[in-house]
Amino acid sequence: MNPEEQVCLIKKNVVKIVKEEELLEKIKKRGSLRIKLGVDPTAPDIHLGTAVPLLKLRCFQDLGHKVILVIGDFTARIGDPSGKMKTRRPLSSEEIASNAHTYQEQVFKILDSKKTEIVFNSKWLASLSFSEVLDLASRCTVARILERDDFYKRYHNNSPIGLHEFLYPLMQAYDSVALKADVEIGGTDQTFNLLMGREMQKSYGQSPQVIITLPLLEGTDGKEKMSKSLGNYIGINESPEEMYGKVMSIPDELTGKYFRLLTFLDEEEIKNKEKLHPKKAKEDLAMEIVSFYYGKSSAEKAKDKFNLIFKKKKVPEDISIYKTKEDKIWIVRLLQIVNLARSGAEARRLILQGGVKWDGEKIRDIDLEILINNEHILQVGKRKFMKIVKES
RNA sequence: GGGGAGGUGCCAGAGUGGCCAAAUGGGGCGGGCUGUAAACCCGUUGGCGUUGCCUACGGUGGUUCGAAUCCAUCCCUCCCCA
Repeated sequence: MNPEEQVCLIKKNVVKIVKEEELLEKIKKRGSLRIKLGVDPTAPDIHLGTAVPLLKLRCFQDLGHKVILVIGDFTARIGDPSGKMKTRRPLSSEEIASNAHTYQEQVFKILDSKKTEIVFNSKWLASLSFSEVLDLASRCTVARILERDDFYKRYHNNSPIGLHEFLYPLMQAYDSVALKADVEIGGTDQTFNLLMGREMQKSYGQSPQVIITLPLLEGTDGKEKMSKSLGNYIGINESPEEMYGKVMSIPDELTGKYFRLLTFLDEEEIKNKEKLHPKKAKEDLAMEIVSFYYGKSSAEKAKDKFNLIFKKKKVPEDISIYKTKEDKIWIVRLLQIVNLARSGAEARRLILQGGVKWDGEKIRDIDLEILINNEHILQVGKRKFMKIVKES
């Protein structure tokens, strides 16, 4: 594909490219570029939010470029302050190693392993001497660092900022120097760090990387950026059923954005989807996404199951089974035993609020002693089921 | 080094001797409605076989019939001055 066409494809659904001319120039000059993405091994599981830049990388790979995935094992000791209002807890080296491992296992669901190089930034960062760190730090000013929105806010909110946090952008920038990256991509929240990479490369006499920022994907709550810590994420390792259901739970307004950032449909097809009934559009979206990770037949099954539970309000087939020898048990206790309630008080609450069903019948009495004959279905809320079986 | 302000439930944030298991908002959970786990509305949100008891407002000790609230001390954070 010629360079102009490539840029056109790369540009799709990005927020900003600094600078587009440079990108075109680099492709013309070098043909195959080194595309960098830094990942933080703080949360091990890849979710659809992290999939956004990965899909963009995939696009680069399909155009013949080389992807360098930087696992920030060293920077994880600080934790990226981007968008954070507090200092992060530093991870232990065991946690980092195990997270990085999980990450690598999952990343090739999206990336082409043949065109990917995985590197750990401890390789060059860990051995820097204090004087080298000083030299690096001298290339940036405090004012420049404080310009950053999140630092600025924290500073003016009188909330603490660890001095080491100031070093984070410099370290990430140094990664680009060490790797001689041609392009670095990241979410819009990474803009500052990415730009710092450009400046550092210039300062070290390299040709500055092109930076590409991508939109941040809101999580299932529709408000906050998708992240594991907020619990609004859809993990790419989750079961097809979970994934399908979670996609169905995003606010309707997000359907278009999800299509654009997470599927391979072109703009025209997406526009057509947006004309459909919002429920239908979202079903199609869920199908697209689940099919990408698990294949079409699994996606179909997930869809059927979803409809079974929510549309027809039936009990799904494959639910967990709890076996007991008791023939009589207090309902509050039972809910705790099978983990459908965290405490007796919660179990009572659920019952009083009408959230507990035994064989389809709502239970209202918190003192109820339930009789167990052979097989029963215990249900809490709309989607939590447990099969209770009498063991003889 | 000196002076000042703070640390409250999952989070944010009120409360400044008993009426406080602690206002309010967010989140979570449950219900209703529906087209879905959208949106909206309502309820609920420490534990305990529960008209009562236990544990909890940074840690420890104390004052008091009674402390999130007062005192001492320790830890942590922020601001101003140097």
